[in-house]
Amino acid sequence: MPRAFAAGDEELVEAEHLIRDRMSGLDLDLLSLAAVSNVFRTATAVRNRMERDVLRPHQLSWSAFVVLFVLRIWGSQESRSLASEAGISGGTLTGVLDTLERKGLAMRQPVPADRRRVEVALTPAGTKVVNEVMPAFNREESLVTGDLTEDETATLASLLRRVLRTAEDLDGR
Amino acid sequence: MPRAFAAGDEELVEAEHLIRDRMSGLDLDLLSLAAVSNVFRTATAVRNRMERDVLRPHQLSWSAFVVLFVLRIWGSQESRSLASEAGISGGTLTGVLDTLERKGLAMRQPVPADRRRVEVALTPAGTKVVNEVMPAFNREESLVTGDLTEDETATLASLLRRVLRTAEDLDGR
DNA sequence: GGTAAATCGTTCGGCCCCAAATGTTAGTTT
DNA sequence: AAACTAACATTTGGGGCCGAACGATTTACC
Repeated sequence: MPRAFAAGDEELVEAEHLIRDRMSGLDLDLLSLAAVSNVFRTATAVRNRMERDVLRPHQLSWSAFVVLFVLRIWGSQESRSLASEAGISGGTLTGVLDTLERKGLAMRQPVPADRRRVEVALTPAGTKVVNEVMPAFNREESLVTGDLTEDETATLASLLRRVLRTAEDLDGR
Repeated sequence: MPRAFAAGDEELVEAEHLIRDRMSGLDLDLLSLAAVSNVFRTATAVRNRMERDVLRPHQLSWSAFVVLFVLRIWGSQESRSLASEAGISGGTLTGVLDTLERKGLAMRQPVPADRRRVEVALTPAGTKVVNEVMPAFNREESLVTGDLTEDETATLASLLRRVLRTAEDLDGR
């Protein structure tokens, strides 16, 4: 979303006026527009920082790290649940796993009981990478929320959780 | 980020315990972790909804729509500022503009004063598309924030703005 | 005024991303 | 047991995404 949504309150109001002017007659809900726009802008900005400062030095893509992280926390699992946990499609997971296997960070294993399915596990090297990257990742998270009090950080997490849940409920889940 | 961060408070606490257990000794800031994770998860969930329900019927990618939107609100401008406003790299913008020109929604024009630069403008068809998509987009924004009061929506926007600003300041801007 | 440095948009390589189509395997029905 | 049907991971095609390298142009310096 456009950068003017991002800056201080003055600029935000300016952007709203601009939109109101250029979009007159479209009857927009500017309050929701500002909130959701800021979700996107914040996610992009923080993710770009993470990728550049934390992930790139380890030659890891965002999705590759998320997959490693899920495996580290929730343990070995089959492709289907792994894709769901990581928030990517099955087709994408295939490619990500190809990359991770090539780097020796994860491995596919056949499921004897059902030859359609595949179990995915972390290699020792993969475990080592997550253990190194995770704290650096978390340091960035602390940094970008550094301007918020603990209460505010908790409030932010809670409000986002409610938006997320609403979106998921709308998708019928 | 893993889905367990997303659900109700009980599950969130459960996920934190899980992380604390599996990552013991790593000294993580779980408050920041939860807040930033929810930013990513919310952005992904809402964006997936938007792309599926609003953008796909119009054959538009996310970035393509953002570019059209920026041009609609801020007017014709040169590639460099357009890429910055849309939050994508110059190389990506070239591809997006190729697509938009092929569909007749945007056009490149030479800048007489400087033959390196290119001015990008909306075509009438492009203007029409933004005018159609924007209200549908905003309806989705209202929907997903529907569980929040107006005050809470404003608080969410404000907290995110502070995180965003912190991230941008850290990048030195 | 001629060379060096900075600044454009574009191209390229590698990866990610999704939806739809594919091929294989397992379960269900008759 | 044969024929559907459903459930897998993978492949395919069209885009998007970035950083780095590139060629063309403009500006700054000497």
